Amino acid sequence: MPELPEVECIARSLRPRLENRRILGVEFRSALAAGGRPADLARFLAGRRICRVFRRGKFLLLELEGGLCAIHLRMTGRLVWQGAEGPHTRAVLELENGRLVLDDIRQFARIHAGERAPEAVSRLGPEPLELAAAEFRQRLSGRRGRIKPLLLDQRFLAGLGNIYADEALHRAGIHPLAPANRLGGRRAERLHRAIVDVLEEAIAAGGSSISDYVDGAGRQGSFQQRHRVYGREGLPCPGCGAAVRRIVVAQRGTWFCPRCQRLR
DNA sequence: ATCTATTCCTGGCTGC
DNA sequence: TGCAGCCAGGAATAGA
Repeated sequence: MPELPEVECIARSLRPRLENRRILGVEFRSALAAGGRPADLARFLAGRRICRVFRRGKFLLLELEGGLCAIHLRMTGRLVWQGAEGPHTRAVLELENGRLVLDDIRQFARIHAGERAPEAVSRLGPEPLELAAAEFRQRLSGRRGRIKPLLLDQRFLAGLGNIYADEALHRAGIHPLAPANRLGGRRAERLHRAIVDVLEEAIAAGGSSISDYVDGAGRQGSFQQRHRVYGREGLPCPGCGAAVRRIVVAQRGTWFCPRCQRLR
């Protein structure tokens, strides 16, 4: 599941291959991969130069001459430079220097393109790695809901998904069901620190490869080996040794340590 | 504002 | 071995 660190790694690996290159054409192998009519998207993208490759939340963004291409990989999407085409190939971007292949088993990934950013991108909350602790704390104070669903809300904070939300809460010693506005200054700051740390460590490790993730060069990440709670039901918490528990929060599997993350 | 349920999808797993 | 049924979940959406 590409979350912020994985998309960041994809952006970094694709940047030298894509920037200042022209898109010759785009082929959609599945109409579902296009956020709009495939023919319209292909017509819009063909012939445009990619000026800049960057990330916003979990979106990979290609700034074009006179437009923007926004790609969201959702659960099982992969974007690989010169990738081999296979039964799950959903789109191929042909560039002057090679091809970018979108593979996606479950077909949730979408490619958008237009003169301006799609609504979902403009609605995104702040970037966690650029947000000051005081600002984060301020944003938390206005929210009455539980902390985990809030961390997953892309309008509140852009880029966290199920893995890094659980890992950050564990590092901060905060129960996933804790009310956001009752964390208090100290714990809010600890959570901010935990989010920044886990994201930076994950980026440095090349992301988490659980089932499908690889970067733009086809390389797997290794951060899954350093997960402390995510997907580890029954295994010992690295902090205290208590068995990690799994509950369901907002329809998502949620892992936490019942001893380190008390609900008060 | 906040919650829940539903939809989209398919490989992989469970249980009979 | 075969197969039905369920599960995983990011985000949009509807409805409470």
